Amino acid sequence: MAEKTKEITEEETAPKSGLQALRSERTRAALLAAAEKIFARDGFEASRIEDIAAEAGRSRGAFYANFLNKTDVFLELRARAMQKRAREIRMRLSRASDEAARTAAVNLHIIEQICDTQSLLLQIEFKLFALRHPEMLAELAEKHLEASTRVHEQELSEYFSHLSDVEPMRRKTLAIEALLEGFALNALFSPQILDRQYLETLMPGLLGEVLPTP
Amino acid sequence: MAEKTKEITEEETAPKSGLQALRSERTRAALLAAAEKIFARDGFEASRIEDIAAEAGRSRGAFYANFLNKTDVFLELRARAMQKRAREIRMRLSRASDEAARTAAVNLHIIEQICDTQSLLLQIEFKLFALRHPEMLAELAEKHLEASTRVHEQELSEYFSHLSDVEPMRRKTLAIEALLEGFALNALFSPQILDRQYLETLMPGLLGEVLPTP
Amino acid sequence: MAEKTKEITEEETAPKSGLQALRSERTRAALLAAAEKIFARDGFEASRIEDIAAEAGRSRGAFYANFLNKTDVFLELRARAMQKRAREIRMRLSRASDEAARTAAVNLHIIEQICDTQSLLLQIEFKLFALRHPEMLAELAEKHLEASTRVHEQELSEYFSHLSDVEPMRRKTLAIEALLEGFALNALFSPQILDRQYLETLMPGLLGEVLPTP
Amino acid sequence: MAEKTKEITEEETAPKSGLQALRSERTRAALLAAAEKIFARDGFEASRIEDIAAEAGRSRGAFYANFLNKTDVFLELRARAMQKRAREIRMRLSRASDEAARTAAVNLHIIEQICDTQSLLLQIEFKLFALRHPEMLAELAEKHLEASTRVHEQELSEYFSHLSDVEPMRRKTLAIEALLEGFALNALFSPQILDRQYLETLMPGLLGEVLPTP
DNA sequence: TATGAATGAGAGTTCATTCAT
DNA sequence: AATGAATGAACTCTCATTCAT
Repeated sequence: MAEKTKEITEEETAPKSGLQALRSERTRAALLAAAEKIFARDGFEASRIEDIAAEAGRSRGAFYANFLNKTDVFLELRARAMQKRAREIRMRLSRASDEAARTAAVNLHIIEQICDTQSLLLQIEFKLFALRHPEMLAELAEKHLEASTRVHEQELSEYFSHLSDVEPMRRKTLAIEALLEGFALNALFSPQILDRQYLETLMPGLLGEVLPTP
Repeated sequence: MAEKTKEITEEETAPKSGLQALRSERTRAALLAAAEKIFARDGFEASRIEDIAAEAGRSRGAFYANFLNKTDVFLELRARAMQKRAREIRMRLSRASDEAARTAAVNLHIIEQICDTQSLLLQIEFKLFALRHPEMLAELAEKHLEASTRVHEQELSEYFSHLSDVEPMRRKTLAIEALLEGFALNALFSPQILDRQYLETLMPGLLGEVLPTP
Repeated sequence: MAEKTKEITEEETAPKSGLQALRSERTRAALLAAAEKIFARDGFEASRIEDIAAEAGRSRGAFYANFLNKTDVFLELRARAMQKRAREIRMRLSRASDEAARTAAVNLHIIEQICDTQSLLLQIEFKLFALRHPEMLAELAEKHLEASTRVHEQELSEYFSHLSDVEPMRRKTLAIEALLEGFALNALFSPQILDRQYLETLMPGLLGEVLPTP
Repeated sequence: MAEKTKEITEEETAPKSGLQALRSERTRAALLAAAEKIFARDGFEASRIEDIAAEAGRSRGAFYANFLNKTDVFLELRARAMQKRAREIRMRLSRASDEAARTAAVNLHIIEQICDTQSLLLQIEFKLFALRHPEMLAELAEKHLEASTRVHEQELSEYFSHLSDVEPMRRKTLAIEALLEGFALNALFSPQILDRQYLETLMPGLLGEVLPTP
C-alpha cells in the first residue's frame, strides 16, 4: 500500500510552476488532517471516504488521487503518529543533561501519551485491524514495532547504559503500549471509575514493573 | 442501532405448546453459539448476519425472530460471557477453604482470562462500540461494570475482609480489565515479542500493583 | 460464472410452500427478459444493472440475488438464445419428410436468423467481449461452438448423409455465423444500402459457397 | 458525445511561430498513434484517456487540447484508416496496366484487409458505436461510405468499364465489409476452427458472389 | 416461529472531463 | 499548447433489514 507516492517533479519537464505542487501538498495535508479527525470521531471502520473528503473540503476523487484507499490513509496516519512521537522523545532526551533528567523525560513522554486517548484508541483499532487481516499482520507488526522502538534502540541505549539489547527493548515498548492502550480504553469507557487521579496513582507502579529501575 | 428495546410480548407466551418453546430455545441457543464463533473469527463489524445464521444452520429470518439486530446479539453475548465468568469465580471461591486458597482462586481466575484472548478481543470491541455510541455509553458501562463486579461486591467482600467498599472494587476490576485487554491485544498483535513466558513473568507484579496485598 | 444456481429446495426442510419458489422463478425470468431488452437497446457495455432491474420492476439487490454480475446474465442469455435456436431447427428437421424439405428447413432457419438482427448484434458483442477477455476466450468459444453445433453434430448428420465430420461442421457453422453477423451489422448500419432485397439476392449464393451442395 | 463540432479557431493560426505548430503537430500525431494502439488493445469502450496520453508520453491535458473527447479521436482514427486504404488502392490501380492486373490489385487489397484484423475489429466497434448513437448514425454511415467508396466511385469506375453506378458500388463495398468483418471477428474468436487455410479456400468464392465477374 | 426473496441505502472505486496554472 | 490536480457522476457490488408466506 501507499506505493503511489507523488512522483517527484523531474526538472527535465516543463517548469511546472511549483504552485501545482504546493496545491497538491495542501490537498494531501488537508485530507490527512480530515482523516485524522473523522477516524477519531467515528472509528476506522465506520469512517466514510465521503466524510473525510468533505471535512477536507475536497471531493472523493481528490481522496483517491492521493491515497489508495481508506486503509492506506489509516496506515499513513499511524506511521506519522509514530514519527511524531519519536521526534518528541528524541528532542526531550537531547535536552536532558543527566540520567535523572532523562528518566523524567521518558516518564513524561509516557504520561503524555496516556492523555492522548484519541490516538491510543486509533492505535487499538490499528492493532485490531491488523489482527483481522492476518495476511498483513506480520508486516504491520514489524513496521509498527520498528517505528515504535527506533528511538529506543538508536538513542535510548546511548543515554541509558543499562538498556542495551533490542529484544528486551521491544518487549518493554509493547508492554507499555499494552498498559497505555488498556487504560486509555477503559478510562474512556468509564471515566468516573477510572478517573485521572486513580490513574496517576496507579501508573507509576505499573510502569516500574515494566521498566527496569536500576 | 438497537435503540428499540426488546418488547417481549409476554401475553403470548402462555399458550405455547412447550415443544415449540423448546424448539425455539434451541434455535436461539444455536444462533448465540454461532454468533460467538463468527464474532470471534471476524470481529463485530465485519461479521455478517448471513454467516451467523448459516453457521447455526438457520436462516436470516430465524435470526431476526430471535434478536433485534446485530448489536442485540453482541450485547447479549457479552452479558452471557460476564455471567459465566461470575459463575466460575463464585464456584471457585465457595470451594476455597482459607484466605490463601481464595487468593489463589482469584489469581487463577485472572490468569485463565488472559488465555481467553478471543473473549478479551470481543470485550475490547464491545468497549470501542460503546465509545462510538455515546448515547448508549453510560448504560452499557453501568451494565458491564455491574455484571463485572457483582461477584466481587456481593461475594468477594464476604471472603476478603479487607475488600469492602464498592467503588475501589469497581476501580480494581476495571484496572484489571485494562491490563488483561491491553496485554491480550498486544500478545496477539506480536506473539513473538510478547510471548507467554514474558507475560507470566510480568503479570504477577502488575496485578500486585492493582490488587491490595494485605 | 453462474455457479450460483438456485439451490434445489430439498424436501427434508420446511414445506416451503412452493409459492416462494414460484416467486423466485418469476423474478429471475423477469430479470432475464429485462436484461435481454436492455442489452439489445444499449449494448452490453453501456447497459446498467439499475436499468435492467428497473425494467424488470425489481431492485438492484434482486438482480444480485439471482446473478453474479452483468457478465453472468449476458452469458446466460447467450446460452439460452443458442438453446432456443437449437430447439427450433430440431423441430423443423423432425417435421421435414425428405432431403429437399430438410434443406429448405435449414435455409429457412438461416434466413430467419438474419432477420433477428438484435440477437446477432448481441452475438457480435459477445464475441468482442470474449476477445477482450483472453483468459475466458478459449472456454467461451468452446461453449459457444458446442452449443451452436450440437444440433448439427447430433442431428443434421443423421438427416444429411454427406454431413458427417464434426470439424467441417464447426467450420461451416462459424462461417455462417460470420456471414450472418457481418451482414446483420452492416444492414443495420446502412439499411438503405444493404436493403432486404439485396440481401435476399446475395445470401443464397454466399451460403451456397459455405454449405456443400451435393 | 461529440455533439459539439470542432471549432477550429482559424484567426489564431496566423501568428504562430511555426516551431510551435510543429510541436503541436507532433503531439497530435503521437496521441493519434497512441490512441490507435490502445484502442486496438483494449477496445473503444475500455480504453482510457489516461492510457492513451501516457502511451504518447503526454498528459490528459494535451489530449483535450487536441481532441474534443474520446469519441472524437476514435472517429478521426477511423477516417484516417479509410483514407489510408483509399490511398493504397489508388496507388495500386495506377500501377496496374491492364484489366487483369487491376482485378488482381483489387483482390490483393481485399486480402490484405482481412489480415489487418485489429483494424477490422475497430471497424466493427465503430459500426456498433454508430448503431448505439442513433442521432449520429446517418451522418456516420454516410461519411464512412463516402470515404469507403470514394476511391471506387471516382477511380474504379474509370478503370472498370462495367462498374459504373454508384449505388451498386456502395452495396458491393458494404457487402465486402460485411464479409471481412464477419470473418475477421470469427477468425479471432476461434482461430483453430476458422483457420487461415480455410479462409483462403473460402474467400475467393464469397468475394466472387459479391463482385461482378464480367 | 421460520423462511429466504427482496429491498435499498450506501460503500468503495473509476474515469471522462474541466480548469487554474 | 500543455500540465495534472480536482471534480463528480456513475458504476458495481454488499448487506442489514423487512416482509409476504
